[in-house]
Amino acid sequence: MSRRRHRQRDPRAKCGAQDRFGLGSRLGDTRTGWPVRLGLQRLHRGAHGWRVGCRGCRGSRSQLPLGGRPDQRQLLPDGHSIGVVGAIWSPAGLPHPGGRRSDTMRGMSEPTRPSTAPDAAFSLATPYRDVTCGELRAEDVGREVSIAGWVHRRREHGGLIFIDLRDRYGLTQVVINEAEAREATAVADRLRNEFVVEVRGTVARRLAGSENSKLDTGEIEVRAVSIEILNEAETPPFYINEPDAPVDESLRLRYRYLDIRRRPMLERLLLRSQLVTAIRDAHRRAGFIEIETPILLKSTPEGARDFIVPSRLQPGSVYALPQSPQQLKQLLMVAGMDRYFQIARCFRDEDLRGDRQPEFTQLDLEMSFVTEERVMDFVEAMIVEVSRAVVPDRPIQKLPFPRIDYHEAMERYGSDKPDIRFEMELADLAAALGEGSTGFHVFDDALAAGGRVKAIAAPGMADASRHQIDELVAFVRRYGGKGLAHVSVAADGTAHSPIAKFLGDDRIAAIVKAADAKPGDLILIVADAEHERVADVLGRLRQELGLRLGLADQNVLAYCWVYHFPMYQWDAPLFRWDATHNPFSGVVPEDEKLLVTESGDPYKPSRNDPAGKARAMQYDVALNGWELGGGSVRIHKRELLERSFALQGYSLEKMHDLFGGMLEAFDYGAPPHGGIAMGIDRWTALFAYQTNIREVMAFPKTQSGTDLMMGAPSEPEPEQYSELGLKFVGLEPAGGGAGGERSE
RNA sequence: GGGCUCGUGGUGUAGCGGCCUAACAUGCCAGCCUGUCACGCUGGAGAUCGCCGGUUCGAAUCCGGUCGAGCCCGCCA
Repeated sequence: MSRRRHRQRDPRAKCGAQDRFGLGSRLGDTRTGWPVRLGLQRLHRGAHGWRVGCRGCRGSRSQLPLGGRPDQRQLLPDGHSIGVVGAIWSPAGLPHPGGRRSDTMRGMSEPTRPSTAPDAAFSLATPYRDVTCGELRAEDVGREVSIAGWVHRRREHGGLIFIDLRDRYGLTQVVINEAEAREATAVADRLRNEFVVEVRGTVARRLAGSENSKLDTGEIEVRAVSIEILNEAETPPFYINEPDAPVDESLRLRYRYLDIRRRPMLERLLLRSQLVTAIRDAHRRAGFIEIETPILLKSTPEGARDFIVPSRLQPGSVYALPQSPQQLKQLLMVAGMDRYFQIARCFRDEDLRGDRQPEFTQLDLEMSFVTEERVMDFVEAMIVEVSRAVVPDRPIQKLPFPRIDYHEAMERYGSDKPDIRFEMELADLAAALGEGSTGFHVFDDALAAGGRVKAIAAPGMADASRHQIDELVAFVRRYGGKGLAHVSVAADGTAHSPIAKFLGDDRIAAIVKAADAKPGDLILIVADAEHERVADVLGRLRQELGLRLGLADQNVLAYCWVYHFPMYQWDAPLFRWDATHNPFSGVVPEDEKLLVTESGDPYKPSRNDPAGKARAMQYDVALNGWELGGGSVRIHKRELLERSFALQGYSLEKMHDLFGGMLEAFDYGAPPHGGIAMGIDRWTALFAYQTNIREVMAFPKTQSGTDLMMGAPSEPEPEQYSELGLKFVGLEPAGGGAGGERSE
C-alpha cells in the first residue's frame, strides 16, 4: 500500500518557501515522489556490504556482500526502483572508524526517509472506518466503504449535499443525494462543521468535469448510504478550514487541540516527528544507544534557574528538573556505554523568548574515546543525513560545514552563531584611519582606550533616508552601541559622510576601501572602547540588515561550526572565572598550562590569570544565524576537573557537595569523552520556516510561562502544602492565585 | 527588573474626541437551490469597543492604572 501524494489547495503556495514546505514534498508518492539519489560511490571503511532495495518504497530489501557492486539504479517492470539504499554495517558498527572526513560525509549522507505512513502490516482500518480520508483513488471505484472523520465543510444544494470529510490523512468528498438516501439526507441536514461522523457508502467516480485536481482524492467521491453522527461540535472559535486565516495566538493556545486540526500546525508536527525519526535512525545506524535519564534530579546552583520539585518523602528537600542531562550522560560514558543519545526534555526557569520555552527538547549525545574533530565529524554527518531526509529540497550551503575559530567568528561576523548565508563581513578600520588623531574624537577615544572601530557595508543602502538611518541608530543603541557613523558611496563611486569634515577625504577613501564598499553601499561604522561591544552591536546590525535587505536565501540551510570558545569569562562581582558554556568543558591541550592563577593558589583566581586566555574544546553548530547546538570534549581527569572548578570559584568542599558523585565516578576510570546537545525545537522551527518555536510545539506556554489551555501553573491544594511541609509566603492576601511569585 | 506594540460582534479588521443608535469581510441562524468544492442567492441575529478610574457638555477614540498577549533588553553555564 502506498499512501499517495497528499496535496491540497494551499494559498500559501504562492510563497515559494511555504510551497517547498508543503506536504507534497515529504508525504509524496512513495513510488515517484522521492528524489533519486545516486548514493554511494564507493564503499566506506567499516561497511560490510551494500544494502539494496527499492529506493521508492524501501521494500524488498536484499543485501549484496562486500565487493558486490549493484548498478546505481534499475527500474523494474512493477514500478519498483532498485538501487543502493545504504551500507551494511557490522552489528552496531561504527560507520567510519578513523575514516577521513570525506568518508564520513559520504557514509552518512544517504538519508533514510522518515515516513508518517504506517507499514502495510499496520492497517489504519478500524471498526469505524475501512479507509482514511486521504487514500481513496480512482481504482477504488465501486468499493463499499465506511469512512470517518470531521466535517470540514458542507455545501448544500437543495436535495444534494456535499460534505468534505477530513482527518489527518486528507479530505474526501461525500455526496448525499436526497433521491437515493432519504435518511442520510436528514442526518446531513443536521451536520455542522467539526461534527464527527461515520459515513457508509460507495466509492464513485465523480461526474466528468467535476473532478477536483486540488485534492488527492479529487477523482472520486463517496456516495453516502448512511451517516451516523459520532459526536456533535460547537461552532469553533476560529476557522479550522481556512489554513491561512490569521488568528490571535492566545486564542490558538487556549484551543490548541483545534489549532492542531488546522493544516499548518499538523504539517509542522508531522515535520517534527519526521525529524526525530530521522535522528533516531541516524544514531541507531551509527551505533548509538538511546537511554533515558531521570527528570527528578539534584539541584545545582550554576547556570539557569532550576525548576524545583519538593519531596514528600524527604520533607524540606527538593529535586530539580534537569537543565540538560549533562552529568548523567558523562556518567554513562564512565559506565562504558560508549555512544549514547537521548531526545531529552530540559527545563530552565528563565524568561521566555520566541526561541526559548521553559521546557524544551534537546538531542543530547555523548561519545567515548573521541576528539573534537571526531564529534564534529559525526554530528555533521548526522545533521546532513537528517536534513536531506526531512527537507530534501533544501540545499545545504556548504559541505563540509565551515569550521570557524571563535575569535575569527567574532572578528568577521560579530557573532558566535554567524549567519553565513550572506557576506557583509565586519571590517576593521584601524589601519584605514592611520596613526595619530583621526580628527573625530569618537574614533580617537575608542582607539586610545584599546577599543575598535569596525564597519559593515550595507549593499544598496547608499541613499537611505534620514529616517532609515535614525532607525539604525536606534537599533544600535538598543544593544549598547553609543552611536553609528555612516559613509554612503554614491553610484558614481564618490563617498559622502557627515564625518568627512573631521576625517578628511583621504581617510574616507581609505574607509571605503577597507570596508570593501561598492557604489551604492552604505558603510555603517561602530566605535567603542570595548571591542566585544563593537562586535556584538555590528554583528546584530549585520544580521538584521541581512534579513531586511533580503540577502539571506530563506531556503538555504547554512550550517557552520564555531569552535575553541574561550574557556572562561571573568565574573567581576563574584571574583571568579565562569565557564562560558559548560563547567565540564575540556581545555585545548596546548592551553592546559594556562589553567593556573597569578596568585599561585588555585582557589584564588583573579582578573589577570592566564586562565583567561585558555581555549575550550568547545564547539557550537549554527544554522542560519541561530545557535542550534553546542558541545565539548570534556575533562575526564579528576585532577584537571578540580583545577578548572577551582578557577570557577568552587571550594573543594562546595565542589564535593555539588559534584561529588561525578568526581568520585571519575576516580573509577572515566574515558576521554565528548558530545553535544542540539535544540530540537529550533531545528524544527528552522526547517518549518518559523521564527518561533511555539509553532513547532504541540502545547507551548505563553511568554509569561502560563498554559492557556490547562490553566497552569495553578495554586496547589492546602493538603499538598502540608504534605510537603510547604508554606507560601509573600503572596498578596486575597486573590493572589495562580501566576504569583514563586516561593520555595 | 525594564522598554515597545496590541486588546472593537464567534473570527479577522476599519473607526482614533461629537457625523458610531459602531462599519466591512467572514462565520452563525433561517429560507431557496440536484454537481458543488472558499458553491450561490435572499433574509436575520450578533459587539457599548479587555477591565477600573479620570479629563470633557460629550470617550471605542485622550490620560492614568490594571489584566492578558506578543516583540525586545537584562536573564538564559
